[in-house]
Amino acid sequence: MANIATGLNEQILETAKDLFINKGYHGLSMREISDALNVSKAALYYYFKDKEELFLEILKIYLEDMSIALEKIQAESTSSKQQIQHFIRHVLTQPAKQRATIRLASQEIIHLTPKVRKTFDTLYREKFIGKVQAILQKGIDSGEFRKMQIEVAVWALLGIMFPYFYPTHSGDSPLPDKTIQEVTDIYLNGIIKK
Amino acid sequence: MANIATGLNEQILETAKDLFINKGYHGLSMREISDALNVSKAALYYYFKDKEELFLEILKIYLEDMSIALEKIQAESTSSKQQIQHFIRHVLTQPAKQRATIRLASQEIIHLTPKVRKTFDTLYREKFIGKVQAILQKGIDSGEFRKMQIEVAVWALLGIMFPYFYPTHSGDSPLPDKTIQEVTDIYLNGIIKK
DNA sequence: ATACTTACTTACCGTTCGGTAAGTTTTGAA
DNA sequence: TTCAAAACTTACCGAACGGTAAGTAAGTAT
Repeated sequence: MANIATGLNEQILETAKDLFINKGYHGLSMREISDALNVSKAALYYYFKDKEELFLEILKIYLEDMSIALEKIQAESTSSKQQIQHFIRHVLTQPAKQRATIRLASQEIIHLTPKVRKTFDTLYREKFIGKVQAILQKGIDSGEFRKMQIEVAVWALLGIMFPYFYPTHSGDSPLPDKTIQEVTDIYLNGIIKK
Repeated sequence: MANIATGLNEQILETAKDLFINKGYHGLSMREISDALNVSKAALYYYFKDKEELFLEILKIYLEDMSIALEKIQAESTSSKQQIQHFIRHVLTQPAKQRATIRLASQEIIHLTPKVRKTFDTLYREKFIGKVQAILQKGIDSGEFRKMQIEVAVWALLGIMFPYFYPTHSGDSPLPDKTIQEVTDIYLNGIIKK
């Protein structure tokens, strides 16, 4: 249960996130959200301009968290290899709901209007992809990693974790440590210089 | 343009696939499909029981194609490494629309009723995932690949290709050969025994 | 006590949804 | 030439959609 003392706007964000993850953008109605919270539908429109803004806000919060985590990883770890290890571990040890948010963003963003999509794309690159790319680029420049097309390396890293953003591979339970280790091994062996 | 002589039911499947890819399951209405084909909405229901059945049929056709391709790869290539190479090349050289169908299946199947979802899951495993797993298992057993959790290896392979199932990474143009090569290198270096 | 703001609810809007019943045209076999 | 089956169209259904205008109860500042 969420903290009962939080404001309604935060409850909306949290509940809507759960429901969007399970039903998708078009599959979830504003009515369903308000019903789940036992408030009127119009109450949602008091806090959020429309459905799109509510959805975008959920993604923004996620990206902000990720951005902070990535900065911490960059600051704390010394080698690029270590930074990648910590990044994979950070993402895959998140609760299933958090992991699912990345998937939600990736797959539902195309259903929004171009303007909102553009807003998201900018943030996505700034707060997430750009930082991952920076870590990898440094590793390539320093000779820790093979010379590669940086974009391929970035997307391979994101992609290799992607299956674990689906509930199929985890339910609600955390991923086994062995699985996280194996994913890390495959990726690092794939990019490290021999 | 598709062959103008094909029957309406095949035109429906082809057009609906395009539209489902761009708008998602709930984001696409039956009306939009019939409008795109210049037929009445009821015509769709002459060929398909309901929206779900139409959607499922699209996925079934894709899985059948993939199944045949996988069998051919298994039959023609000798080493497991070669089979993986051919598999990655086969998938990533498909037209963008075909690649997008895997993504469509993965992300929209959860929006269908449990019964239809179960039907799909069974086929997905039988025609696709199971065969990929068999290739990898053989490579592990023969000592070509490292000892790994087979499930992790399977999903890493699918995952590493997943970014290229989004239009962002390709538009409608084919993927550069260099990219395909790089993806293959990363994955194979990740799993091959040293 | 009064005036104003915040935080909602009730009741409704026009539109679109998936789906169907009934009618109409086209086709092809006898 | 007949006639039934196949291949549709027209017209509609109830339900659900995103969104809003108007009202209201509870605080808060003066």
